[in-house]
Amino acid sequence: MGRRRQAVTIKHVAADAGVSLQTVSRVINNEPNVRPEMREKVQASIDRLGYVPSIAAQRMSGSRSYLILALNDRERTIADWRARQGTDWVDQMLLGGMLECAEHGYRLIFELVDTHNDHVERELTAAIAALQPDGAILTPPHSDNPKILAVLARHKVPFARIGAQTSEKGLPPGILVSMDDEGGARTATRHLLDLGHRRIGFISGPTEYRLAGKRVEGWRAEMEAAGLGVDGLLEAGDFTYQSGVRAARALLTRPDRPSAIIASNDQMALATVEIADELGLSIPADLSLVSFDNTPLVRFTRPALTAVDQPIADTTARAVRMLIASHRKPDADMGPVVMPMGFEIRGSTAPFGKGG
Amino acid sequence: MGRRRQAVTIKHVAADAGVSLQTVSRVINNEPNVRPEMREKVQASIDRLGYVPSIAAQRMSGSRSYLILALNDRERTIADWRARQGTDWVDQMLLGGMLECAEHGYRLIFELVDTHNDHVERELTAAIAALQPDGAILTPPHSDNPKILAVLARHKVPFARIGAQTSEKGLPPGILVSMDDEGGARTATRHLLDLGHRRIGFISGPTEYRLAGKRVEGWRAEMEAAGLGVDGLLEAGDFTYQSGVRAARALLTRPDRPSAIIASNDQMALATVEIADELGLSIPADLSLVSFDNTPLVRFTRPALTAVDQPIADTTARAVRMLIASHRKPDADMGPVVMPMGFEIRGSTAPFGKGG
DNA sequence: ATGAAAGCGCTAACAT
DNA sequence: ATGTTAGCGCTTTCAT
Repeated sequence: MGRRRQAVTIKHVAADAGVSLQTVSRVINNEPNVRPEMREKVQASIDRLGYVPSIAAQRMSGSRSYLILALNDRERTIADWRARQGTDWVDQMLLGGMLECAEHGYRLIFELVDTHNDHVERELTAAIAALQPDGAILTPPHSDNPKILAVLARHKVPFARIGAQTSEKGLPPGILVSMDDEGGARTATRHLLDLGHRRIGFISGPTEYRLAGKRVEGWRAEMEAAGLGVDGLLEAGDFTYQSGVRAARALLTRPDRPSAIIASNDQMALATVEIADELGLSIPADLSLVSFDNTPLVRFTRPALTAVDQPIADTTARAVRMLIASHRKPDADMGPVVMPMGFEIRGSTAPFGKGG
Repeated sequence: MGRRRQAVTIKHVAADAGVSLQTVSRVINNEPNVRPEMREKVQASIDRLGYVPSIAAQRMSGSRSYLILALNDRERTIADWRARQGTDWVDQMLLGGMLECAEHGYRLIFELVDTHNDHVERELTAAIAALQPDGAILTPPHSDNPKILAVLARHKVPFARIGAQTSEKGLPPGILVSMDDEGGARTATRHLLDLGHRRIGFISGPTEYRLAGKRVEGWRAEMEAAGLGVDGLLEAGDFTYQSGVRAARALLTRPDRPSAIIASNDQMALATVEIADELGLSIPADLSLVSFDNTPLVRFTRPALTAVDQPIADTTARAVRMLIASHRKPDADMGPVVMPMGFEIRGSTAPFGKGG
């Protein structure tokens, strides 16, 4: 091997430009107190020598590491990867997060952490000690995990919480970025109401995920606004296909079965497709169906599913941007940001009564 | 913010254990010349204080960075992400690569690099200077890009090339890890021969990807071994859906059309499904179809497609392992490794003559 | 087998 | 506006 040294260091640049290390450093970091002509001269040397600062050295000297940690749930992520069904969440996070990081000279480091595990703290502390990240992005369900928040706070790592619920007392709230789950559910419900549906069933997600509750609220609010009750129209799922099967069967075997169903995620929507098929109900003639998330899956059913679209990439990019900005101005207003959901109308929704 | 310092450093451990920094360092790095009892005492302090070395400091002092770069094609990767059809390649790389890295205390850093671009060298040099990675994993088509190989060689970054073709003269060959494209094609062909098919068409990939050629070779070899000709059975595609449409139409509108087709990737296989449908050919009754890659897509067609399965996760994990091992023993034999392909039989293949 | 000293590349703090 | 000094946490010499 032979120990690899930095090919071009700040010293080379300083010598080449005939200035001190400090001046070069100031130019690199866009700091004030450098005359424009100096700045240009130094920049010319940097360009000519192809100098790029070592982030290890930058970090060592007490500055930034230019590393941002993206924390995801280990168990679920690995399960998704192994299932090989197209892991939309991760892909979209990388798309939004990596590209935004790159634009600011940062890198996103994808890190898996166990939620339901005693050594979350140990794992996370190790990652922080090893990498010294400038920030962390938390995804559900980590966003609301007090242990994780506490570790980050203790190590003074700024964090952004995607889809987080509330501020934990005694802990800094972090940067809050959410997707508009309630709004998404409202849009879906209104779409179905506009199509003439009156009995609109809803399959909810697990209470562990706060966004699941928000989706229920949106649906309920819109139903009530339309003067409709929701009795017998809500079934609890837990985001798994199996739970969707159970919930869909419960809804669709009722004597007063709904003419439309909103499922809180794609897996449960696919389960609903299966049960509808099993019961001889045709989609969308006998049953309109709206899904949540809009992962790749829903485009490959026949008909393709109308779905609420989660703007994961945009949300992650926004979180990255705010994290980096907060580093510059720690006191800037980091009030909660809510990203609007999209809505893709496909073939699984149709006017009420046109078929069944 | 306030400059964040390492919470627990090697100094704390040394003080706690009552030894010198050096001894602690030796324990951390599993080096010789430490008495077992010393080692234990130090390890106890490490555990108690929860000490984890800073990779920035380790890197600064001329040791490893514990970072491995995974280089992927920017354009294609971003296009896949945006298309939102389930980016299997990236997911599987992360699954195999990240987990393997984690096991050895390394991290995988996912990096996008333009292939068709003048500043590949600049981009890559910058990444190397910034991160000082201990190794890099190249995926097609980067694996055969001489510019990239040259930059890595120049900076003495060891690299593993997935699915690479040949050693470039004057450049170190790197660690070669391939998937058995020829074997996969042979398996697929044999499967169809066993089902009684005699005219088996093949849609190839672009010559830029060397694996495309390998797949053609496997098919051709197996056909010839069965005493069958391949005239009029080979059509060139380029891995895009559109090229698959063209190729499939060319094959299926011949008077002596094949009773089975092998497509070199999933997109082209889906295109073949569409054309078969358009021509009123039922799958698998009138046409058997085998796909390559086994991305999520092929499970959502009706019928689901029989497919050759690329072991991307295993291959990446293997590359990581060899890269790390080579660091320990630079002279170890890094002969080419070929990972076997899988084969998933689904509903798109059936015995010849049972329907059409 | 252990320890002490020097230095990696960079920036914060302090001159000038 | 610029330069000098000290030190970040660790590993590599080089002693002992």
